[in-house]
Amino acid sequence: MELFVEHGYERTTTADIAARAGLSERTYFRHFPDKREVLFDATHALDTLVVDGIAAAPADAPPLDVLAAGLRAGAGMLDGLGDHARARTAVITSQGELRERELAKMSGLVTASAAALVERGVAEAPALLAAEAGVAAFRVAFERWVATPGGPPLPDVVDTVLAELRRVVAPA
Amino acid sequence: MELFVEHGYERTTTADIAARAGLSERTYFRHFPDKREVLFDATHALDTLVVDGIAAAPADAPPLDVLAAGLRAGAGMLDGLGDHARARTAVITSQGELRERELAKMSGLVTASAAALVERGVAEAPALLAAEAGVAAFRVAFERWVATPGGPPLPDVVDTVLAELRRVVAPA
DNA sequence: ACTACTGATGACAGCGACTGACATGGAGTG
DNA sequence: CACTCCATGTCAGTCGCTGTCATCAGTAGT
Repeated sequence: MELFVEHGYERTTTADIAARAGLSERTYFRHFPDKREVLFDATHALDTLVVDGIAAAPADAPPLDVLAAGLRAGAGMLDGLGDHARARTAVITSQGELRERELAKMSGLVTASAAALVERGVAEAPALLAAEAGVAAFRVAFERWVATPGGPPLPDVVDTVLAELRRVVAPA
Repeated sequence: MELFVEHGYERTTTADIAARAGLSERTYFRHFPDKREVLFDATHALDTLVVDGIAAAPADAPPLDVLAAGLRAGAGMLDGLGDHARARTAVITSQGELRERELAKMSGLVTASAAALVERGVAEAPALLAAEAGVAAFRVAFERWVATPGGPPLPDVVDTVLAELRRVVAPA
């Protein structure tokens, strides 16, 4: 992050990153599969928080409510990390390959969430659709939260956006 | 596509692709920004079909219905191209970077659709949410359609999935 | 017809991301 | 004290991608 913020992502080589960590470039690639992945270390933690939150939700709740509980749990992880999140987001949005990787991570969250819903007995089709819609809402909420420092905490924004989503997608 | 199907994406070099086209590798990179992009030539056409479909929808329809019309229009483009779509999808799903690029293209469709909705007077927030949800449904529909040769045409699958989405996201 | 000018291409050199192979060294184990 | 791991370093090589310069149409202008 220091290097990326100071010199920009593209102008930072993997050799630079490794040197800053006091390691060789080869060793960097033993810890991360590629240059992008250093910025996406925490996403696995988010996934497990959401999945656990889904598993812990009340048994009789409808799928999207269950997912909402999971997403709130995941959102809680970012409490107080607003500044870091903003810096990281600035780096990511500055570079196409990084934006793609971020989308891929969100797609992984969709898959994990859908699987967690299926685990609870939700049928595959609605599980996938709920996961897609819910994670999309999470992404939108995250963008808003990052764009408004000093605003409401992320879990609240997630709730707000989910409510908006329900209104927009309401059956005719 | 011939090279990718025959030897696999990773084992095909950009020099191979250029040679098959009777050009130099350098010239390949004058036509496409990177190796992945050869497989995503048609996505721009899909975008414009959807955007035009949105613009042409009845004036008083709610946002998600408008988007549905656009997505149906876009889906029509793939009529009769099931075999090609399957081959292409097989290549894309076989490779991480290609899946990422596909997600990026879908994200571009979200942005374009949301902008087209805003153009019609929809407020930004609901436009973005409708676009996210609608395109997610389109993606799910596309997956289903590709997985079931001989099944219903894509526009119908899109309608089906959108209806399912409405049910799943229905306000409590 | 002669002369620009333009636009697509080729040729070449070079950088940086990534990988395979082998060597080294230090921590633990018998 | 050997022996075995496991993390790391080193080195060479491939491939995606870019900058630069030359070539060579075709086209326009005079």
